[in-house]
Amino acid sequence: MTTLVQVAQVAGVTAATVSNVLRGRGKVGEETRRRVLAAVESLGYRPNLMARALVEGKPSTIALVVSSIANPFYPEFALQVERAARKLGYFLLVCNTNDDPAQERAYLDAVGGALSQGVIVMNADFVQLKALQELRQRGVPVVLCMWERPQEPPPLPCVAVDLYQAGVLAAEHLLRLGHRSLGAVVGSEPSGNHRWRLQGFMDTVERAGVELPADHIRFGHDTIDDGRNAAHSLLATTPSITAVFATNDLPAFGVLQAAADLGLEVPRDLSVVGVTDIQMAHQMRPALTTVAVPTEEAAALAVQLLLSEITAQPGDAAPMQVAKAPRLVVRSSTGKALESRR
Amino acid sequence: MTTLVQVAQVAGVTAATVSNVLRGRGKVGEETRRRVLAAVESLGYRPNLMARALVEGKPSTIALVVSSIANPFYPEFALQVERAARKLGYFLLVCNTNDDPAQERAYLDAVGGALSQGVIVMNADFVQLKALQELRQRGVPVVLCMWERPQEPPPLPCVAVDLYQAGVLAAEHLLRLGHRSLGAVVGSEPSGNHRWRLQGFMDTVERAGVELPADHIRFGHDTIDDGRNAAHSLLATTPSITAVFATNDLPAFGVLQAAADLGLEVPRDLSVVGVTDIQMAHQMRPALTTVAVPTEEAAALAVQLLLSEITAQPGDAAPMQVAKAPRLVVRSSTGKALESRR
DNA sequence: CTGAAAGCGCTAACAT
DNA sequence: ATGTTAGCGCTTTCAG
Repeated sequence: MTTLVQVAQVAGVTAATVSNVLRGRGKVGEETRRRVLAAVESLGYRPNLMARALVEGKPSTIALVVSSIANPFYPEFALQVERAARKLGYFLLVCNTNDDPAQERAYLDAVGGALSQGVIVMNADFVQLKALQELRQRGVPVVLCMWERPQEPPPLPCVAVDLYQAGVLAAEHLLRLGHRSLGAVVGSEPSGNHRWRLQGFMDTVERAGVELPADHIRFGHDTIDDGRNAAHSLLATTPSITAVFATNDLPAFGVLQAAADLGLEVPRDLSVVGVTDIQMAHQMRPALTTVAVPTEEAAALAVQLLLSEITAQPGDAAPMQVAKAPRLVVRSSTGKALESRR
Repeated sequence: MTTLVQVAQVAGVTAATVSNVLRGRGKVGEETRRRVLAAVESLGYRPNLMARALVEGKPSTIALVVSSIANPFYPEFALQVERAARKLGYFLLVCNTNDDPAQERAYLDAVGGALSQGVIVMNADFVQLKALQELRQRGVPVVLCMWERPQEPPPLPCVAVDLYQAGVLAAEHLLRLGHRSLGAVVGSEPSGNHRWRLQGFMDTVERAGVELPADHIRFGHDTIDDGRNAAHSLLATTPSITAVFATNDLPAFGVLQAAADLGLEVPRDLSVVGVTDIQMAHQMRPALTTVAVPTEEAAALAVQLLLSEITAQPGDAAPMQVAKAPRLVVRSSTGKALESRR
């Protein structure tokens, strides 16, 4: 491995000078600069970013902690974060916790222990706010991303998207289409992070004077499989349902599958609406009607907020950035309600 | 940020001793160890991995370079690599090049410049073998993963999967079902990395005495959209086709969509087979028949090979690990050929 | 058993 | 315009 000193020797100068020409700092003679550059080139020198980070006290990476990279939303989000980070000269360390608290701790210790300059943690059903607060108190810049309820901020810097509103939009859409027998498939525990989406849906439905019995609501994980199972069970017990709100796109796909399994035609026999608008949403057949979340904006805000946290004082209050509201994207999985199917 | 020295002061010992108790090296008195641990705990000390990397000459990260994290195969693969890496005490740096050569170079310079201990590069249509060889000559451990043709190894350490064989399996399956009017949708340029998959398919078909005219083969990118477009064009010019081989799952999904768009029922009117078996393959309706690639094994081999490269001499020959052969997974997108549709 | 000292590769004053 | 010096946080001989 080539070092600064070796380059300096070849160029017949000192390490400081090489550093100067490479960083564009200080004054360096034209002739010297040429010699240095030539030496760099011939030796194939590349600066050791670790060493640089050490002396500067600032590594050139930021970390993104996600619960499961297998969930297609995260790669899409990671891509945006990576873009935003790169634009600012950072590399992205992707840490996958697999929903395992121990693994999450290990990663936080490592990245908090100076592997990266700060960490963006994706909000998920199980995120350990306490551990994150501790980390922040220890001086590690932390940003929680995708907090779902701007009105009730967490005790951490965060970027929020109003997903209560997503539930509202989904409900309004379904009601507008004439649906009165509704079901909901929730991609988290009842007290989990999708609760506000559900609440928005329920409040809106109720305000319209439409009943939504408790057994029309099924809870599970944010996966296709859980969505499909929930839908099977839901449609078995209550076949009269004409429209289903899934709190996320993945469970929505599951509902679509269940419909296919049961020989129901979407949207004629059953309307389905999801939340997020991941890539696959418009690639499914039928294409999924969903409430789109401003992923790109949220990613950019998260990086931006993290950078401002880096210069902030540990004692400062936890700031919150709110991304723009989600918006309904109507595709082919929703349609006018006929009379109820039975 | 808490440092070793601060811990040492609190514990009334010297940094070396703290290091010793933390790493389990050297002999430390029971009493001292207790005091040190207490100090670590109370200060919330976490070792600075950068500093450690610097002195040890070995960072605790390895890098994975992918061309597009938006392609769902990569996250799935990344997940496996991350698991394998973590098991060996490494963190995973995910580098997304977006198919941009400049960005690829920037990443390779950075990770080669000691941000990580080595790099796994995913084979893609455009990978710059030359740049990678240079990097390797400079002493950076590099392994290329998912080389498609074990019989013609690249000039780099690599893990290979015989994807010529994938084409063979797909062809055999379709022929066995009685299909004689075939089409192919290729997810790369004619000279690109999917060429061997196609070759395997073509050779097998030809051996069976079945014609596959050149205009039954369409080339494009490895995306759903390109697959759909290709299929539309293919089925428009040659509606008699009863089965399509897509060289990857993503284009296969595109073919499925095109079929839906055209009102064709799969598999009654059209059979479709893909390659890879990504998650979505079994979650589509109809579920996709595909040739499964041993992703997990390949990921494990890649990490393993990288680690052995780390201790290898720069002059050593480029080793190759061959993962087990792909295997056919029959689902609902393929069926018996009726007579041709027209 | 524990401390002192050197040094990883680099940058940032401060000298010259 | 270039060199000298010190030190980032840690590990590792080598003494005591």
